Amino acid sequence: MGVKERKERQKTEMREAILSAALKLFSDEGYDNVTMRKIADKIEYSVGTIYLYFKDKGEIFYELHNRGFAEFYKRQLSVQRIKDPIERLKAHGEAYIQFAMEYPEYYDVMFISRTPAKEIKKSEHWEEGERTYEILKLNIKQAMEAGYFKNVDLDVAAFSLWSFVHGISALFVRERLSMMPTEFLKPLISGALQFLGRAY
Amino acid sequence: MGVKERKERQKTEMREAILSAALKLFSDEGYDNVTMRKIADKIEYSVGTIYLYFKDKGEIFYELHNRGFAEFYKRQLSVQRIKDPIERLKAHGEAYIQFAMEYPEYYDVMFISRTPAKEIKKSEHWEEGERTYEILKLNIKQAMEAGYFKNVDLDVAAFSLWSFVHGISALFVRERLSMMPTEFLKPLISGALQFLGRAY
DNA sequence: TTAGTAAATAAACATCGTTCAGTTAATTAC
DNA sequence: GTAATTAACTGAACGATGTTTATTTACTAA
Repeated sequence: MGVKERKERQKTEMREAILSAALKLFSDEGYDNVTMRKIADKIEYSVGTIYLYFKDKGEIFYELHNRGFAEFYKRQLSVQRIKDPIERLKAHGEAYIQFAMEYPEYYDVMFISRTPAKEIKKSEHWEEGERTYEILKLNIKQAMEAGYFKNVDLDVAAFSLWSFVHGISALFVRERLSMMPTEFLKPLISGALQFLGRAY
Repeated sequence: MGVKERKERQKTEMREAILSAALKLFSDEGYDNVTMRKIADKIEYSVGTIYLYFKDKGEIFYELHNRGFAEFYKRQLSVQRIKDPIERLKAHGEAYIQFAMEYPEYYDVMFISRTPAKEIKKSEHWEEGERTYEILKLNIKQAMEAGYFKNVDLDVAAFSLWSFVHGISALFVRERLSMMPTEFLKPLISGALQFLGRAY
């Protein structure tokens, strides 16, 4: 009966196991320090098996890249229900940084890592990145209509806000904030977001 | 006579040739895609020769890392002669981003790349990074005394400004701004710096 | 039970960073 | 000027990497 269905299920389960192991390893040791054999060890299969589910190491990266963007986009959308445009913008920034801190491995893959091969560069899934940028611009525009961002170009404002939250996220993800005591980091970040708000 | 001197000279010349070839390759293809054999080919020596001048691949990286910070620090210092604290801060930010755009390979190695081995983490030469951070804080403090940054914590302000310029630099260096037409990038960046100035 | 198919393996390949025994060139000692 | 010593360099070799493959194992269907 459901033989085909079970096989299908097992196939996706195996893919999930590989992706999950790879994501954890990528996060702990970095893309280049993760070997296919390490992933194989972690899922307790031989190396060759992975190649039955993924073309190569880059495809594993690519899939994680896509999932990162999907989750990212979902979170960005979730703040859109906030009415006040300024509050919404703040929540937008917080959601951005929170995503980076919660899933540093995804954030890395999405916005920092050098893309292995050219496949990602102009890929379909960067569109999800552009879409979130459009949301940001929309939110800024509405803030403008509410009287904020006077005498500021929309593109400049969007670029500035993005750079700001990316800067924080990138420093955190690539561990350039080790001189900051962990307990001060959170207030520092929320302080920074508040500081940026003065420019609105 | 000057045999020792000549040998000394030749030794440093060889080191320079290796470093120069490595920097160009790192910049073009990324640290992990550069092989010792590629570097050897470029300087027209055998692989083994490189190991007479550098302990390993990481040491080449490390040396470039140090040089990046040295040049970086020099540039940061050079804006200190500007009297007006706000003008100085702006120049500071501009110098920061200009360094990143002029030497993306150095900036990468200094603030973005995952550090190979632990040697860099708490190394002596990160001090140069901390020193530039101290300069930034000093400049902000003087701007505060001149009446700016009212009701803002010094650490928050420093962190914010750094995150901001790093965000721009990192997006540029890791090519996440490819959707922005090149001719718009410069005005976008100077616009962003001006925008941030509204928060001072 | 058996033939056929899918899944998994282990061995092999080319290439990587690194090492080292051996070769060549330059310098010093006599 | 020749031999001995030192320095510079080479290229083959090692273990580990990503990937491919022939082969074995496990499951399915007749």
